[in-house]
Amino acid sequence: MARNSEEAKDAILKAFAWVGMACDGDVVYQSKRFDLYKKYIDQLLEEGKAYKCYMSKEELAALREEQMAKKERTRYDGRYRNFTGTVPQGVDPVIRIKAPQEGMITFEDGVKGTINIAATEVDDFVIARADGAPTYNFVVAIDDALMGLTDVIRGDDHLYNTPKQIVVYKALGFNLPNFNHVAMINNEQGKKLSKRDGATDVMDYKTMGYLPEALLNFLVRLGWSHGDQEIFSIEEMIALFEPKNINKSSSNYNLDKLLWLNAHYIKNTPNDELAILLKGYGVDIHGHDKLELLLDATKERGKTLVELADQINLILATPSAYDEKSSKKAFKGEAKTILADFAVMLQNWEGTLHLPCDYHAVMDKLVETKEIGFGKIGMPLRVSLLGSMTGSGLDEIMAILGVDETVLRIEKAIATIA
RNA sequence: GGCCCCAUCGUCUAGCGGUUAGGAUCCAUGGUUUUCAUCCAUGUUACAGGAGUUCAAGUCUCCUUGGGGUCACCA
Repeated sequence: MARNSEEAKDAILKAFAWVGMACDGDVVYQSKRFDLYKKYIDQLLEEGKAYKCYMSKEELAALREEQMAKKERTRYDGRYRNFTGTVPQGVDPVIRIKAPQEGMITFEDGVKGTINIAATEVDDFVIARADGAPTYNFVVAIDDALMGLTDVIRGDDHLYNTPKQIVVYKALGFNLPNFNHVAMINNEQGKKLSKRDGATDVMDYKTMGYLPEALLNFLVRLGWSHGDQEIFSIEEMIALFEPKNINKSSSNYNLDKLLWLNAHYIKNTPNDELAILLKGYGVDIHGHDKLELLLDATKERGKTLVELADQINLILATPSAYDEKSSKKAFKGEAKTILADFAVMLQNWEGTLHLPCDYHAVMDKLVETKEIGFGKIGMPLRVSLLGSMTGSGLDEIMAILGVDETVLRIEKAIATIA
């Protein structure tokens, strides 16, 4: 943990900042509070609530094996709990806490309801290692209590740590916080999420082109709902979210829905904000005079910022090649002459062409005078401008490019037609 | 294996004893569009199984089955 701890801290804080979570107070390092934990350990020792255990690791392993052979639950047998004999030489003792030996450890979980765990399920667990370093369940309880934590919300996998931590809270006389254990999120196959499932770091979602609002909205609806509402602003989440109506069962990660939400949030993000975000994806259109037009023409088409960036680049860059299938279909028959005529018309009308509708009027005129279908000009023009048969509206693209670039692309395309 | 938790469309979910079991996503079809996408409309698909309790059970109880979690001198 000492290794790269600064780096790790920064990464966590950065992720918090990205999703818009604020944190107060300074970062507290457990490794720098050993004296404090030591004080509590000594206190428990003195009060007889904890004791030294001289069992060696080998002995412990042997005990465990024996229990496993008998198909019993593996647990420490408490042999040093009330030890009065002479202590073994050459063994640095660990400190174990005295957990209740009978009855139930009961707590009210905010999402799961009442949880009853037999005291026999919790053994006298180690609170300080042989080298004196305190253990997780011990320090967590102390930190939480000292920081005045009122609500613990954590993953399901910590449910079994709770009775242990309660033992610590009680031994030290601290007030119990509210515990809430949220079920796990599984991958799309319903299995435990692992590194192979893609993102392991919150910031991976940023690099994949997701908006933090979309991620948050996606996550909040996993295991939680508010009637039929699907879209939640951060303010709404804060106002409406209650741990008690989180589902008890685990849910599956669903990429389609995340993508759908992300597309929704992209469509609803103002263009100037999108332009700033896009800088992180290799597209700098900040000073572009057709910025609004460019984003209006593309934002409906990109499910992620990465896709949106691709869409923009597709329009901005002169196609270096034409999709084979598309060109075969589009560049046939009279396509060549139609394109040439269209280019001439554009040049003739150049001074009057500004808005998408102006360009549309030229297309209308061409279709009318040549008595052809819209597709006759639409298809070849599209392939000329974008290199493929799909993409944004032609009139918008031309308005963004301007007459010169449009004509250039048309001429380039004509040159490839046999 | 012991202990704990869970179980409604493929997926996310609504439902809190009486509903034609609702919404979203996905998929399919149709419409809009010069293309794709968007958008709109329509459609397919679910109460894991079995016993009870009750006039009435997706909803309550029990069992079975199936999932998940956890059993460290890790965090």
